[in-house]
Amino acid sequence: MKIITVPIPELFSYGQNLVYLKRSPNECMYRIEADRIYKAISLGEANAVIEVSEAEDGGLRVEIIGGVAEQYYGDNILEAIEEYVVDWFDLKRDLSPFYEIAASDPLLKETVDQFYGLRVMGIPDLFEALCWGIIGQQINLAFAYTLKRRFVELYGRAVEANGELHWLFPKAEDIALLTVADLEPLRMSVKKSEYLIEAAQNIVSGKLSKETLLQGECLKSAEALLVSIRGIGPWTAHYVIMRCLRFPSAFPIDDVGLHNSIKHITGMDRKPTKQELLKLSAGWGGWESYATFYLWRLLY
DNA sequence: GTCCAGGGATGTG
DNA sequence: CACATCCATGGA
Repeated sequence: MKIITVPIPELFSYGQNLVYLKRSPNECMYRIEADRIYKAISLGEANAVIEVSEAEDGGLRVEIIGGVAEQYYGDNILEAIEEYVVDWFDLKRDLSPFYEIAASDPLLKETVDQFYGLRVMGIPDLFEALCWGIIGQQINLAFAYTLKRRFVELYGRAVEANGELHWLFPKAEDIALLTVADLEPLRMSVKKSEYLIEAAQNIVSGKLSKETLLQGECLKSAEALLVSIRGIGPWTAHYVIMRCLRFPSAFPIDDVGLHNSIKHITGMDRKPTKQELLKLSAGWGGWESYATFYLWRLLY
């Protein structure tokens, strides 16, 4: 048994992030029981199954409960796990500028109070983030979770710990070799199957990587590279930049969920137009992804 | 049967 | 660049 404690920043609420993580009972990339999160993570060659909970001092208690034999717990593994958790919960972000903006924003003012301490939870694995974006296009969330589960259970790998199975997301290397016929049992559109396979091929070929996308820390160039790939439009590009690359200025402005949130919070009888969205978000400068993430929370 | 869901591609002005 | 049109599939 090995335990590490990850310190948390100001303006962080474990409970709020937990509520977000619990949003679908059909989630297959982690399991939550008694406010503890169980997840298998891939660390290069090694895997680990971790249990995350709130430590008594408010930090995050991370226990390795499987996936890697104890004699292999080197400092590098422990560091990699801590890094993963820091990235996953976006713990390096100083939220105070966002809350300052939100305090005088009509859409965000009460929203940030309601979800105080919520972070944009990440999807650190680029291929997983891309697939989740592609799978989620133009279908309802419940069906998206079902498709993801089928995909993971068919082509991912399970790691056992304490008698439970924990799934690792399929690897791009494996998916790149498939044909659309191999994805037919998932019952998603043929186009989506093509997009998933092509995304995998672009990662395997090296055209697409987290390193390349982060180069220069330029949202515009990352967006341009993502959009150049078939099946990735502006929405998916910004979604990936938000959840995986973690630019706080990513802004999936075409998102139907965001439109519904704004319709709900303003009491409009219709969804906002693009012009209205631009006007309403004009003051979010640099924090669009946090604004979007908080507004999404109004939907469930 | 109808409508829509956390869009994308392609074509046109 | 802004817009129109077609596309694809399951669930409520």
